[in-house]
Amino acid sequence: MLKRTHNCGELRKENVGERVILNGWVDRRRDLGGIIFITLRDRYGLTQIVFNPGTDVYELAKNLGGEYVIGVEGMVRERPADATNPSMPTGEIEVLAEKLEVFSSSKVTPIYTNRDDETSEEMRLKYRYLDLRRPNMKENIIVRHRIAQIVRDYLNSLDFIEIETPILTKSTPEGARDFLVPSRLKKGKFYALPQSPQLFKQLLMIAGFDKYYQLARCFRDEDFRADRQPEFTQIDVEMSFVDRDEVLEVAEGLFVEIFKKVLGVTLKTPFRRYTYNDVMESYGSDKPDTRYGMKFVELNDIFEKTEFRAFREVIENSGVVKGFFVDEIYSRKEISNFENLAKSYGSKGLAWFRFSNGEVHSPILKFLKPLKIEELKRKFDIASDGTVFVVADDRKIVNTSLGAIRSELIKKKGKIQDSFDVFWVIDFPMFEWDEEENRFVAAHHPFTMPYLSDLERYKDGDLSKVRAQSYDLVINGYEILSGSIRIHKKEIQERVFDILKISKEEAKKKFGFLLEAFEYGAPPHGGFAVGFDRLVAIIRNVDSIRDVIAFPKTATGADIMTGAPSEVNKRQLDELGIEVKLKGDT
RNA sequence: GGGGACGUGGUGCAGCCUGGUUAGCAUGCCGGUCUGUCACACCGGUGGCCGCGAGUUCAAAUCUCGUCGUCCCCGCCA
Repeated sequence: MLKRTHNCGELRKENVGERVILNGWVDRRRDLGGIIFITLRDRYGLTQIVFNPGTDVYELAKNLGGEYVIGVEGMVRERPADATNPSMPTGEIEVLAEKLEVFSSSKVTPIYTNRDDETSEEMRLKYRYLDLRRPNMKENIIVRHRIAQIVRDYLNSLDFIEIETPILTKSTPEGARDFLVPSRLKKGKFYALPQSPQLFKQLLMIAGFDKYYQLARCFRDEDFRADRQPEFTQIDVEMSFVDRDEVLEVAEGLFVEIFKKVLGVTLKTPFRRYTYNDVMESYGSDKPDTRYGMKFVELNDIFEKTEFRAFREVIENSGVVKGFFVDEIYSRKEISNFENLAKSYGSKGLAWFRFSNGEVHSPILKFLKPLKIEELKRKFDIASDGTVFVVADDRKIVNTSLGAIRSELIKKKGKIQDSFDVFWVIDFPMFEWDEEENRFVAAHHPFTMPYLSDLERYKDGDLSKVRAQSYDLVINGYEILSGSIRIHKKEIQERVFDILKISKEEAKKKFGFLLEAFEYGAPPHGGFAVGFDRLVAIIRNVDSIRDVIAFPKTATGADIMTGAPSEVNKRQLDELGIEVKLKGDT
């Protein structure tokens, strides 16, 4: 076998005159009749091989097809001055083939391996091993690896240790649907795959491993999206004896390191911080992309004494009038769609002002004195043409409906390239009212430490006002990290369960091991988890996390390549004591 | 659970609305010419029961219903 002495990405002018052997795939063949060029590809790059006529290798090279795997021995030589390829790192040299060994031939591939477009995702998934040969996909996977190593290096340098937690574990109530695994030895009982290592990492803190991390695989049996897969990876981190700001500092350092080393981008620290309340009031979302502006402004003072009764009454009933400016003009039809959107969030209507060519148009213009319009322009600092959207209602309805319109407008505007909007959102609400279940549920998770002062203050009042010591990191409108300071005292944990209407018996059954552990010296602790796939997707500027996962699943949870999920034979089912009930059997 | 888009030679798309032609284009693949190409070029050729099933019709890629698959969105995702 012709064993490689170099890879396909490393030969340069300095190597001219050396005898080398390269191994790789035939990326392209250019047969000029009298001379044959081949670009040979491996993980590291491309190198041009030349076959001169009148030689034995030339005759062999005539039969080479795309994706053949070969070994080539030959001399590195400089290309003629007018035949260099500046777009190739190895473009100044080529290898003059003297020996050729075909390790493996290839059928014509069903998808392109050397272009970055023109193939449906279905075909790409079916032939993923070919898809992964494409330059972009290869780079995605390599960058993913590099980020993982940067994470490990950084956390190791801070004395964190990597610990694995079980994949076969216990089903937990609350939160997403679990994937279940039947137990053969205990028929009728099931393991669950972890939605996250949450409880284990807290137990590791109690065990005394005060700084833990893991690139943890997590599983959630919910419906999938472009940025959601049934199995995904989290950078899971937990620390003891820390307050919130120390956790945030560790996380900031991690992101600074990743962005610097992978993209050469310097993120300014400390990252901006907004409270949950701030972002909801300013952008109507808990994960806004602030690069687009369109910040909400309260307009009560403009409308409190207007003729426009709808707005005036809202204000008199302690509601709020708010709006935002966008530097675009929209058609009547578009605006009507935005109004429907606003209404679906509970607002009664959508007012708008169109500023163009120095003129103002608005359905409620007749209720407003010119002075008020001037005031409006001042409020939004309007210097160009554009539109102001205004909603009047309860504060929550106003924020969410304006927020929905804002994100719709952002979709229309399209992606902003090559910049990163990075900030913290802190102090999320601890509890959210669940209409369906008719009880409070944990906004983050039930192990989050609430502000005890809030808990005291609202114990007989509005529990939705209780804030949690939690934090999200938002990058370009995506929630990329989420974490909190945890409860480490049994009494507080029981109190939270109590509020969540989780009974003592249920709590004992489901989380008894954690509550018991709290009785043997639990340190104060907190941590976070980073959506690793999403992070890689943002850094690689791809829309779907499928493109940064080597073997992802489709939106129905299928693996087109292997055919999973698949039926199993009767013996397997019998061993597990399982009977399958198909749709329509009932 | 709900809504939308798509399925046509190996691959990516057009044709479908308004039913009737030899199903078109690009690329790939095969053959030919070509000694400096690099998405080689030029010339010629190969390749398709239009996802599957049923229905309407004299006639279906085209219309209808069902079904399967892929993608996107709402719900869901502590």
